[in-house]
Amino acid sequence: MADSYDFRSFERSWQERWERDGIYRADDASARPKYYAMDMLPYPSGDLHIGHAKNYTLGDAVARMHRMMGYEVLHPIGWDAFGLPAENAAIDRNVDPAVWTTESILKMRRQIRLMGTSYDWSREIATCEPEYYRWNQWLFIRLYERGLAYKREAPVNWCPRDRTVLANEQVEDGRCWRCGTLVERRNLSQWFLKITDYADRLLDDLATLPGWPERTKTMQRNWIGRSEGVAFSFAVEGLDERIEVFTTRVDTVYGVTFLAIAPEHQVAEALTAIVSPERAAAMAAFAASLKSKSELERTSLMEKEGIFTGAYAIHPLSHERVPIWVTNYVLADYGSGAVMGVPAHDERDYDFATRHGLPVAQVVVAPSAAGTEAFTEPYVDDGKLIASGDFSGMSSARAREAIGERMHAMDIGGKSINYRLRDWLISRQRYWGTPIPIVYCERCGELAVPDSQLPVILPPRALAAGEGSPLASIAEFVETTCPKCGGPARRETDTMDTFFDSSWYYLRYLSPHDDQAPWEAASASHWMNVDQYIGGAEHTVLHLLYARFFYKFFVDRGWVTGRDEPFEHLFHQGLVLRDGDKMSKSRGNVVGVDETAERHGVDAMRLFLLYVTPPEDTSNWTDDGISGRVRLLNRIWRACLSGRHPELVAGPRATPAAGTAAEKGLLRAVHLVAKSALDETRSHRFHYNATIARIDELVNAMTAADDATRRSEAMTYAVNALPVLVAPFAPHIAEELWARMGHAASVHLELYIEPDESVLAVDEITLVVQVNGKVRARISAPTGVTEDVAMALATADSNVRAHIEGKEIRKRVYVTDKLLNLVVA
RNA sequence: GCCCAGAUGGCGGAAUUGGUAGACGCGCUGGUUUCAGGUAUCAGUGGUGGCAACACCGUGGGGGUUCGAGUCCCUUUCUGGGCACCA
Repeated sequence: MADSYDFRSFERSWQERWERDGIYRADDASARPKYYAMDMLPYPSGDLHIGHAKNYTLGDAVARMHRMMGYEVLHPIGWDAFGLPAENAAIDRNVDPAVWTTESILKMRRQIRLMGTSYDWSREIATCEPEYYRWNQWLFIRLYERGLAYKREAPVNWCPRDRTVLANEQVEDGRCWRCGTLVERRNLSQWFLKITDYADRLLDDLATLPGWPERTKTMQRNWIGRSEGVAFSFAVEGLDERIEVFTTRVDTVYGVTFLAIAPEHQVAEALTAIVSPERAAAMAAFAASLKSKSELERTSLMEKEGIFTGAYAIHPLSHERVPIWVTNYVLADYGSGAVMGVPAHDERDYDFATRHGLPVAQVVVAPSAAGTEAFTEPYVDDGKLIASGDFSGMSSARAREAIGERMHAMDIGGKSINYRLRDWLISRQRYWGTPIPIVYCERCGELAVPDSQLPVILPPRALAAGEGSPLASIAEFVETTCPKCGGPARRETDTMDTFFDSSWYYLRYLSPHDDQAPWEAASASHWMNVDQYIGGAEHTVLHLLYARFFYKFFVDRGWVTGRDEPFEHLFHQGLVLRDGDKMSKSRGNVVGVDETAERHGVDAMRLFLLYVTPPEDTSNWTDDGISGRVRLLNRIWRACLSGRHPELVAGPRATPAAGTAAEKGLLRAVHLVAKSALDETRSHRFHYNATIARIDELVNAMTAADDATRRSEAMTYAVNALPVLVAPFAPHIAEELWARMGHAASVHLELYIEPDESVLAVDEITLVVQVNGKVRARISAPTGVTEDVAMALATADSNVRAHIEGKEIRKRVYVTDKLLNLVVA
């Protein structure tokens, strides 16, 4: 007598059994082809919500599918454990961030295990452990040795609330990405990584990543923002300095009516010496008024302001005098911090010029223009040059070449490329992160900590609510000896941006306990690159760009062999909403994993998350929705153990021959599930919602079978196939049923069913008969009927006859096994 | 403002290269079973008309290509996401 489906009686015990038997452990020495399936490592916030669950369920299904497809799968997990939330929570509660983090990890680890995920826990890592972050330091020193890590004073983004600097990528809409506070500009001496050295490769190699979503690649391209143009310089009247400008539109150079420079431009200061004291004072006041503004106020929200310096530059081609203005709309840190003002052909210059009464000189007209049209608005397209000296009459494209060459010949400029991408600012004035392994010696200067002295241990519990690096207040940490001369020295007190940690963690999984190197070269060459990476879209220009940069550096050093892209296929899963709203603690509408698992079971939760929506879409959690999946699990249970199959023994793995049409239909339903699952996996679409719908259909067919079919070999086959088909999505019920059928080994070690075309084929099709494109009949016919036979069948149908009666058939369209369309008039 | 993605029943969503629109599920309606059943079971369920057979309409709106359009082209509206003085 079969009992009813009771997930509580077996879900937990199977999880323990899998862990004990180590069936998900990845074997470095396996002869099977490797598959590296990785989920973005979670930040240990302490509570797993259904959004995490969606991500891990998808990643787990992908990993399990590949295991059952015969791959040796590496599916690791770890903790992105450094960072501000832990530090802030720790300050609020007056506990050690390490303690808070450890507790959070404990809670989340339990919940992730509870989901029946097939992670290889023997490779678990946490980035806050010295065994991990010592390699951050080691890698930093390697970058430092190559000049790719450097310290310099620069205007940087400062979050006054988090009291630390931020990378450009961490400023969204002029606000801190974490707390939303308006970001300020400050001049500080900070550590940078020279990601700009890799700008071209980071841009160009996106073309080698067909497995990445197009929008992600587009966003990275925009972020890198490569633009090609000409850089050239203007002489300044009465000053032995030149002002360099960058432009993509050198063809408009004869339209320059002013020069616009950023207030921070070094020439601005030099000019104060040659202009009147009143002008110099005005410039200083203007610069000061901008300095107090946030970056957001300074850019998109403000009108274009500026003041005339009183000085003039000399146009290098026309030799005319051009007034120099200090403006708020020129960015100090893009290009050269100075812009040639061409109001006739640039919207921004036009705005500025009309506001400040500067002249407008038109030098490009539409190719079809007579040249006599009145000027009404800036003409920003390419066209034909006028009033441009020798270059008049040329097309914009030709003029760009010719003028660039002329400038090059005059030795005042030439072709140039600019990037929007800036170097990555990694210093943080916070405690809970990796100490930057640098010491400052009074005699020897700035030095890297020798490898033998790594790790530089983060001292326990140094929390400070004030400004500046918390580590600076710990004398035992700061005071050290110089590794070179042995004299007194001070340690760097900034810590690293946690995105440093996550830029290479996928390599640490390969040899997580290695204390000689961050990873073993042989393991890296075997497992890399990551075949499938799954995680949220919010990291598009942060983590995913930094990781690519690091990996290219590693490949350049020869530390990993092969391709210099770390992630072959990338998948962004969508969010989970609750009844259309974002889940949040303040709303009180968070769906927890614990409650859901307790109430409906883990398998039901997993099936629901995979089934509601294609994985990349936003899914909506409703309490009703999951009941359909609970019902399916009940039906699967009964379809296998209903007592209609008295002998629950391991059945045939080979597809039996089908007798009746019903038996054939059953076998076909089995193979349709397999086909869907494999297609979705191999195409990297992962629309398992469609696969699960096929499982519904299979179970419907099994349940609806008549007595004869029920006793057939086809049914025995279907009963034995069902746990295998379901295993990647609902692993617990699959294992329980499999065991009850008498199989000794885990269902998760089985190979997936390979669909067979002959089983999928149907004998009979529904022939659609259309008259003038409208369906008039659906006729059952054997596969492969000829057009003549189809025609005979169609004309025998009374409804079709009624529509063609007395009319001439002008055209006939026949699609074999699909449709016949009769065009009548 | 610019770039990208999308819009299909009451709801979530299916639909190889253009070829049966609405698979599968939720919800709903009615029946069965049960002392009972928020997890049983059977049937129905895009709209309008009709007892029915059927007919007409129908994939955000408008236009086009085609024997045939959710799918391709043009245009437009709305929604979501990204970028936003980058010279």
